[in-house]
Amino acid sequence: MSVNEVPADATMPATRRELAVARALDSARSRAENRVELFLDAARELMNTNATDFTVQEVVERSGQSLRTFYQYFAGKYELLLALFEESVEGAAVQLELVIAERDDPIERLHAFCVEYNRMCRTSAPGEPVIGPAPALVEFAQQLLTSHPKEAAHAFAPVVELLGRLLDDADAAGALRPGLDRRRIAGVVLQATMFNAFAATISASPPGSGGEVLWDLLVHGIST
Amino acid sequence: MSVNEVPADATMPATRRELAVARALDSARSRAENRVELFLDAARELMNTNATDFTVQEVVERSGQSLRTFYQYFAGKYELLLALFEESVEGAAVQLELVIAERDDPIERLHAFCVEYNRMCRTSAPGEPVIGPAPALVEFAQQLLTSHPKEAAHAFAPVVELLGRLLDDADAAGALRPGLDRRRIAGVVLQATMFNAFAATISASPPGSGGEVLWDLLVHGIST
DNA sequence: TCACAGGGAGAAGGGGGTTCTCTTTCGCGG
DNA sequence: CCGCGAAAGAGAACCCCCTTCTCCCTGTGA
Repeated sequence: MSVNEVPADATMPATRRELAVARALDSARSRAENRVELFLDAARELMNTNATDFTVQEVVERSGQSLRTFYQYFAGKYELLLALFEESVEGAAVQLELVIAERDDPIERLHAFCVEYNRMCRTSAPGEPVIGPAPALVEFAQQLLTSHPKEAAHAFAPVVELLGRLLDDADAAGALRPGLDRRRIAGVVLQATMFNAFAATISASPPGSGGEVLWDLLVHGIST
Repeated sequence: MSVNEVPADATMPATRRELAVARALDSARSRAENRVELFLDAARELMNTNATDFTVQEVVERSGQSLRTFYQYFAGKYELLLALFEESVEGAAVQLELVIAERDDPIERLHAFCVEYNRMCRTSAPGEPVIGPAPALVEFAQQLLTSHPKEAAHAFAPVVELLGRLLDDADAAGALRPGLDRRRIAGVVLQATMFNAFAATISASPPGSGGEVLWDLLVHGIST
């Protein structure tokens, strides 16, 4: 970070003394951010290679840091997973925005959202390129939903808001059946889309086109 | 078990010798079944009181048996949970049959199934009477679905078959949109119904009437 | 009565998350 | 340059929990 920059969230310092403090904090912050990034990167790599779960020890070893440092930055493994999960959701939201930007029709945008999100959530089978979240993240998401609903809602916010906007747009365009509780629908749609793997395993269906089936089911429920 | 009874799955013995063997096996079986029941009961009680998770130690202590015996009957904690889960699903199927038996119209039966199953799956909030599965079972179900799809499908079979029958009936009555993959639909419906808690947490909705919302969404997708 | 399978008690092993202690390193003021 | 104190590396220690193992008692059939 260059000397001319000032941390975005710091109030502008008025005196030399405050400036010095701010600068010190700034450098500390940047160091801390790098550290955190080290841990997050290590964990991501482990999740992508190991395929299954990872241990805190492994993260520490891979990051070249020490156990002590880890627990200075994260209150526990739980927080590390939460951080990874939040970033994963944010990344998903960004990618969904890209896909949606290519469409104009509100219903088409909804369609694209559902199919693409379903594709992204599908934990990649061995062999095909890794796109979705690691199984560890999926499991964590499930646990989060049942044991910490509050934080789960917060973590999911980017995707929920995006879907909410799409629903509002579709409604404004008159494409939705009137009287729908759009917030609730958003929840149902996300949940069904995300955990659709269940439907695949339980009915032994080919896992490919679940998104379209879901969409088909969904659209005939919400279109006028 | 009385002397006159014969294990249902044993072939009828022809000689005294075979009869003796069968009787010995029979008594051993009955003892084993009692034992297993002890463990299952203890685990159920723990889940209903402790609310969170239970340890094998606690099950052993509560059942009055020994650790050694436990591992003689169950390959591990996993199998105990699986057994509990299977029985829970069977119980759910029985109760659903009862509720459905009160209706005649195929669509009404589907409706009843969805709403009731959703209600049963809702892990009871503190305060209200305990009806649904313990959180430990819900978590186990989720893990099972992602890590052992085969066994998960088997465990869910009673409910899946029931729903499949209802869908077939509705289709035969001409109440379903033609061309639906009913097996897949069953999976989607079950998944959405069961894990609907997500929709509630994510949209901070009152958890009461999720079943009806889901049904509303669903029926306008599958009715002609 | 004796031999032995069954099983109770609980120690031991092993993995994993979390905490603690010792020690080194490093930046900085004197 | 020196010494001090904060940061942090190494890893031992602790605790919880699942699983295994060993020892020994008891009840039962020959």
